[in-house]
Amino acid sequence: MVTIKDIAKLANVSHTTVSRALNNSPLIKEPTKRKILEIAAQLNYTPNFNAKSLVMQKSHTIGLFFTSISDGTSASFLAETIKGVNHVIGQEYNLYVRGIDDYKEYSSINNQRFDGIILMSQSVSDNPFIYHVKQMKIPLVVLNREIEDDKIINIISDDKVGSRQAVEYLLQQGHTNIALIEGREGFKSAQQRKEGYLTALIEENVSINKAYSVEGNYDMESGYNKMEQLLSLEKPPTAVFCSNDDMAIGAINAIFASGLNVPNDISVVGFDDIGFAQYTNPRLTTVKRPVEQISFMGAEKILSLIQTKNVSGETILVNTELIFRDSVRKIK
Amino acid sequence: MVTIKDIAKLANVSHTTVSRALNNSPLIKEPTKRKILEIAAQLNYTPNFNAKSLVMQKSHTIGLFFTSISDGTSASFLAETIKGVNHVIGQEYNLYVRGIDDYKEYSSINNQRFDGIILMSQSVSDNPFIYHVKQMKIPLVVLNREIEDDKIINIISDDKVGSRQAVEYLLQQGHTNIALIEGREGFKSAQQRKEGYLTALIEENVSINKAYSVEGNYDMESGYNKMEQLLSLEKPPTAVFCSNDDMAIGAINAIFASGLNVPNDISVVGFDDIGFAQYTNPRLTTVKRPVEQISFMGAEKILSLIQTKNVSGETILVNTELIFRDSVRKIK
DNA sequence: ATCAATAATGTTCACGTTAACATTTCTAGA
DNA sequence: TCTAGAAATGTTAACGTGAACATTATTGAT
Repeated sequence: MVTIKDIAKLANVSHTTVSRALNNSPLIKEPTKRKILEIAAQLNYTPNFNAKSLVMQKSHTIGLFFTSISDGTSASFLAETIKGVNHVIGQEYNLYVRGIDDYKEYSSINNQRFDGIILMSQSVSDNPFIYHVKQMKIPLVVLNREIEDDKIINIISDDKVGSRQAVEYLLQQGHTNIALIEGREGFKSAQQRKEGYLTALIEENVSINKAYSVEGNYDMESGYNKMEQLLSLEKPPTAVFCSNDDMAIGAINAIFASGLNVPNDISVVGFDDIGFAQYTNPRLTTVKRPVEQISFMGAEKILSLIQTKNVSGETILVNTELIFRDSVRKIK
Repeated sequence: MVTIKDIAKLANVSHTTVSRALNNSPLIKEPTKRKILEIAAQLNYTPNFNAKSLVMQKSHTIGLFFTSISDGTSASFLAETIKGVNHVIGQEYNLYVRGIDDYKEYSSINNQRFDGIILMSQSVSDNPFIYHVKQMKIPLVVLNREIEDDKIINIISDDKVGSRQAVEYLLQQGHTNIALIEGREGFKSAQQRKEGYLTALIEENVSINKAYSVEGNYDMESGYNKMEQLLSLEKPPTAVFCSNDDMAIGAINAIFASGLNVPNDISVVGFDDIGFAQYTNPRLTTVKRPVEQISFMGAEKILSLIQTKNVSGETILVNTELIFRDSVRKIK
């Protein structure tokens, strides 16, 4: 492997001069700089990031963490997030992707290894991780879940408002028997979406039927099973608000399997607006959550947090948007 | 940050002794070792991986590369792959995820930065990358696309056989006017699946209609558009084999949008068996490709390749499997 | 031409770790 | 008790880079 010392010898200068030239220091004369750059290119020199990191106390690594990679994180969610982050961080930084549940203890998560951490947080169970990262003084951005800590940069979509709008829309279409398939237990998003659902019902003075709230876990199968459960009720709902699109898809399947039709017999609304939502049958009415935008902003924030340490904590709300498609029918 | 020298001072030994103790060297007496380990735990010591990497000429990093993260790689494919790899590599290694198309030149991809590279290869356009990695002598495993180089470990599913079986099945069901929606141009998988399609037709002496082969690009939208094109033909096909599930879903939508039915009017078969395939309407008959298994095996291979350098190149074929669901109808 | 100021480059050290080699301490056999 | 040899630990250097400080070269005003 060629080092700056090799270049130094060939250029007849000291290795420090080479270092400065490569880092485009104004201290080095133009001709010298050119010569060094040329030799470096010729030798196919690439800097040793470990040495660089060691001396500069940086790791050139950004960690992207999820609550879990394999459990409760849908494929599209994972993919969108990675895309969003990747789009922002250049070659200067490497991206490290992991689930928190891969770790038994966090000692290996320190500021030697991570210049900054982006946490796509889904559950309160992430709090010990957040605490650790804070204690380690690693720049941190938390996405997707509201954190009660005004020193942390927090980028979230307002899921409560989003789901409230969705349920209000169902009410406007004449539905009053509206069920809710909840998200994974313990996930903040699940709780928020439920709150939005309840708020909408309360504001419109619609009585709340406890049997209409069932607990899913964000995957398609649970959507299917919980919908079956709702259908077996003495008085099944005429509309179902699902806490994410995956479960909505499962629910639609269950409805069709029981011989009923969407939206003629039962209306369905999802949450997320994943890519498939416009290709379901019928096309799924859902609340669009801008995951890629959130990740994008998170990545930008973490970079500025790393570069200039004086970015203060803030909570950024990104709007959701109700997308009208074909899975809801007006009744009465 | 606490270093081994801090521990050394407290333990009243040299830093080398600490280093050895932490690495569980047999040279150190048990009591000494215990004392050092205890102090280390107390101080919450974590090794500096940069220093370690620098002196040991290792990076503790495995690169997971895709042809492109954002283009032609479906969400589920990306997610499954990451899950598969993550499942194998422990905390010893960092996982970096990137698209090759993020790089303009490959100088930063060298054996200082990567102990090994897993390439989920989708296109011949990856070849310069493969060449570079080989030249850099970085241990390499190529997944998903066949490489004509018997020194490289290559794990692939036999897409040709898989798609041939799918088309044979359509033939058995009485279809003869079978269309093909091809995958992204330049992608080896697209080519292989087309070959399987053609082989099945040729073997059964079914004449090949050129208008029945249309070129998609693996996303749902292209499936929709290309299906529309097929439907506008004078004599539309009675069955469509789609080179992946995403396009099959698009195609199904286009068929319904035109007022026709799946499978009553037109049968559809996909490829991949993504999670959604059993929740489409009708449930999608498709060829299951074990992406997670391939990634899993790839990760295991790269680890043994890193640890013991004497693993020889080989090509591992993983079987596909035709999954029978409801999107195909027997005719005549 | 001289000198001071400044520009350009060089020397040496530091980062935290492992490894080669050096030294000290212990053990066992006489 | 002495001593050879092994066991345990210490000293020093090295990895490749950047930074503080030191030195030399250049410039410009007199």
